[in-house]
Amino acid sequence: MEPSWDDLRTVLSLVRGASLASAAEELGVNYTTVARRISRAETALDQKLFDRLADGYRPTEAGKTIAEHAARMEDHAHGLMRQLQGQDNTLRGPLTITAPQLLIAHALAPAIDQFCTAYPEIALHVRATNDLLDLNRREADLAIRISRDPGDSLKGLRLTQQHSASFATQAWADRIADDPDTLIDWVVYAAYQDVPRNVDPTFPNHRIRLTFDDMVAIRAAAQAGLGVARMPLFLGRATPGLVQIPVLPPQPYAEIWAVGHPDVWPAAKVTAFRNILVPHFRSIRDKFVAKAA
Amino acid sequence: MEPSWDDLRTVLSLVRGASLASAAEELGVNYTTVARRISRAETALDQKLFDRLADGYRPTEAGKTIAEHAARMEDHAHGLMRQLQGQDNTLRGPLTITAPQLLIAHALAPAIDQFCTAYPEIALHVRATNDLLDLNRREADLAIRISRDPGDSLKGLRLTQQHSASFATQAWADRIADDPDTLIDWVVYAAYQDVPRNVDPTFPNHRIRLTFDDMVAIRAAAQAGLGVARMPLFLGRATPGLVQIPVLPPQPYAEIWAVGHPDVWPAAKVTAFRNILVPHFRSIRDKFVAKAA
DNA sequence: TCCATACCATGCGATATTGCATATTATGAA
DNA sequence: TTCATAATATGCAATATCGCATGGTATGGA
Repeated sequence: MEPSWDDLRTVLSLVRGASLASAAEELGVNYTTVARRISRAETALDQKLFDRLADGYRPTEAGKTIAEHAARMEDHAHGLMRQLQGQDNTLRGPLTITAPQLLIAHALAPAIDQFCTAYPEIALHVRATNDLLDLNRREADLAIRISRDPGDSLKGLRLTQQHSASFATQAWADRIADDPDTLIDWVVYAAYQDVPRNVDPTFPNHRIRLTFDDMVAIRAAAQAGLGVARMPLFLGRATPGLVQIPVLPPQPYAEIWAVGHPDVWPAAKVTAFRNILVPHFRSIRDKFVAKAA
Repeated sequence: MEPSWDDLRTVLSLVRGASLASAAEELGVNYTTVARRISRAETALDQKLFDRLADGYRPTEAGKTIAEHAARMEDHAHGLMRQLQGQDNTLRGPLTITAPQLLIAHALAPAIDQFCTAYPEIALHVRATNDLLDLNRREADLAIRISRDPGDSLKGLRLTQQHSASFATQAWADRIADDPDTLIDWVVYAAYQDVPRNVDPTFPNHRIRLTFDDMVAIRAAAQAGLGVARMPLFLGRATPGLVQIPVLPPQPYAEIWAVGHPDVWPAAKVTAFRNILVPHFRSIRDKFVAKAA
């Protein structure tokens, strides 16, 4: 007897998740179902695929072998779904996009609104996250990303350039204006761990006061007066309580791209979304870049 | 909604078989089940996968796309099953071998008997056919073939060389002995369509009387006295009513090989079978080759 | 024309699968 | 020790799936 393909897939999920509950969640079934499918596969193959331990299921060699091949099968299943979607020329049904929360809040919302109105039959799902979702696995159909280039083997469309600058409360702005030599507290990304390069030499004294791994937190800290933060123009300008200060002159920041998998790119729904995105970003370009001097 | 992997597999079978009944047979289910799985997949994808015609189901572009990817998934499923089998070091359960009918009847039967006795827990299945079964698709685990080399990307083990010669009834033998110039009727393979090369020039007159596409038929024709046939020594010698005649001197014929897929080759059951096959063929080598002059 | 054949569609009862509720066990922190 | 947590197992009822039987339709040959 050979196990069914769905049972092979279940083995894959269980090897990945290492527990019935985790695999069940991934598959969208009850965890008892996972347990029974595994038993069924073991019976069909007449060999043990997992050791039942107190802290979960640990795959045997045979279980690992199945998982490896099932992962390839899954690749093809994903490729299939992408290709079907790319061929889909209807303007109804589900469409998933992803973008960073802050970009949605300050730049994307009107475009999303316009899209929903224009295509009421499309069920738009927006995943607001800074995580780079896996477009191969169809975690999203189109991603709006802040990065230097589309990367990978993905298709990309540049929506706009943007600049960053320094922002702080009015109190900080006044203090720095009064005394350029004052010690300037910075609130920065943990990833950088240093004061931005290219600060205006007029302001010689800096220190890192706080680091965060999230821009929302940095902005909140700046709003609370904890220091100066470098952020994209669109964000600083739109944040109440923050004003742009001359410590860091406006300078190029990572661009904003729409990226998608080449298979999915030509789909009617994806194209329709891009066709709203492009003029929208053209119309709000001034939010992102400093005026030419 | 995404279709289940088993439903994708069902689409593949239906694209291949072009009718519910054919797909159902391939999958080992009732044909109504196939129809319902297709409907389910179409609902899940919200698009038609087949046109229902009077003479069967014809796939749409989407249906074909699914079939292409599902075929890749199937390749991996086969690869998986082969690999699992290759890792299997038990001596119980199913084992499928294939060999030409005539070879089984005249040379292999004792080895098969010996194997079944030695490994009673192995459920041996013998597919007696001249068709080259697809070892990639696990139509057999080990094949015994008459050919020049294992071919493809398969593993091979040469079991014996063999010779062919000319055989006919005693009446023909007498007639040719009396008059070497007599017109000799040949019964030959359709594929060759000509008298064998290397006939002894002592016998100058030949004609093709009959062609067949099957050795069993050729042998029967020769037994019935319809003419002279070239066949492997082991076959001619074992056929009642036929005697070897000097028209065609013994000469090299295609060798006998055990061939298998490299993945499956190391499996305990397959190895066990080979380990019986090799000494068996060594012990019956005289059936296959002419005595050294 | 008529019949045999090879398809597909659908209703119904049998069966297999699934989810829920509950029981059980090991682990680690208070 | 005791309790909370996170795992796996299992009985039972709901549900989905399946196979069978029946009916319908087009095709091709007698």
